[in-house]
Amino acid sequence: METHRKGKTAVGRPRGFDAEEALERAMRVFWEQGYEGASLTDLTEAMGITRTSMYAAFGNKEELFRKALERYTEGPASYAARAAEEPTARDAATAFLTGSVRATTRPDSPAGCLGVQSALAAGGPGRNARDALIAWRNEGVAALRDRFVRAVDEGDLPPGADPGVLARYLMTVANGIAVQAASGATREELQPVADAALRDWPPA
Amino acid sequence: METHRKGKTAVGRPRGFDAEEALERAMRVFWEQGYEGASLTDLTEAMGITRTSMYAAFGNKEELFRKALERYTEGPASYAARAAEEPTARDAATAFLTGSVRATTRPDSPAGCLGVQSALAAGGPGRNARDALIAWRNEGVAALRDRFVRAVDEGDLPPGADPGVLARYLMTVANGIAVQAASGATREELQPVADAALRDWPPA
DNA sequence: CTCGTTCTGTACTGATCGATACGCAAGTAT
DNA sequence: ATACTTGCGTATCGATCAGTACAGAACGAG
Repeated sequence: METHRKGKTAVGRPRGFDAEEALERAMRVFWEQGYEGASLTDLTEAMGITRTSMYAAFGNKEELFRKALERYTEGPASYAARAAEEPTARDAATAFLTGSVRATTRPDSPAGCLGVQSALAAGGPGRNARDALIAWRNEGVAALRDRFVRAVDEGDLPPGADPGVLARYLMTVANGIAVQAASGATREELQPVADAALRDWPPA
Repeated sequence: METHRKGKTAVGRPRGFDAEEALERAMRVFWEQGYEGASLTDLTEAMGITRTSMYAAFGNKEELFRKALERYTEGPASYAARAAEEPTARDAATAFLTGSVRATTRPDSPAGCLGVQSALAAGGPGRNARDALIAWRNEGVAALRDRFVRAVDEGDLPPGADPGVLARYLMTVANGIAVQAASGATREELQPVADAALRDWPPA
């Protein structure tokens, strides 16, 4: 018994929709309305498919959310991974905050950050989604810390610098930017905030 | 016909519970589970009263939430108003961030900030709660800005300082601290973040 | 063609949502 | 004691929730 699709060998009725496109639509609904605020009706209407097709393709609401979060990480939030590849710690920090300002204030996307606002607090059924986002944010802090540990090694952060505090600090500011963007703050209002946050960055 | 209570002149059956105590319990449920995640059953069980009593005393879920937010402002979030009364802008900024670290990491209270996490994103029925919190956060920014306008006047901020950017910056960091606290960050991890955010504060 | 497999649409499940109708309990006022 | 007013408890409302059973539709294999 084979449950997974194996490349081009398609047997049975072919899918009548683009799964990537549908996931993109679902991601935006979660982004705008949050995990608990997004009903299956909201989701499937935006995805352009029926409940049955959604369950067949994605499992259930929770798995759909996890896949939407993955897509978010590789799409709108990909600036974070790119920032870590900058040559110096300062460049990485700058790219990270500037990227967060831009990603949370794109005119064609919901305001704010899916990883922050889609499940910050939740009741019983939403706990798993909330915990997934907590892990997601903490992974982000860990990635920044690793980058800054390397920076101390490479000498573009002073030996006394604390990579853990710097990483937590940057993620805190980025999270705050996401909240402010969800509150209606514009790109023009938030970029100076990001600049202010970086003004005291440790010199190499 | 008199619909409001008039002090001690109580006619009819007296209320069998303490409304302030019940509101305190409701506030904590909203704080932990968010507006949409807190069901009437969750709320009334925590409040120790029946649905009927809740509707009679507070109106409906949305009004209960608004009153819980007021109580939160005057209780756990009262550090914000106190910070504005500090003698200098620097003291105010320090008190504001330190207060936010302490309020979001109290061991006997839910982690994070009700004003951030109880309705950052929401679907249809929760929109009003979300909008109320957006206004609440923006009022906080405005209050900080007013304080820093005064500080420029009084000379404990340099003439070139931008009170609007400083206010937005502080609220952004505080919001980020709230998100980090909701992610499990401890007081010991967040206080250094607040310190880092204040390191570059404009000199008098 | 027929068969097996997979996807789609309708219609529905039990559970839970916020909110209420109604009758009784518990007070004050006369 | 009686009338009036208000809070409380039960039992329930229609709407919506996430999730599914089932039958037909659309494909490849034989």
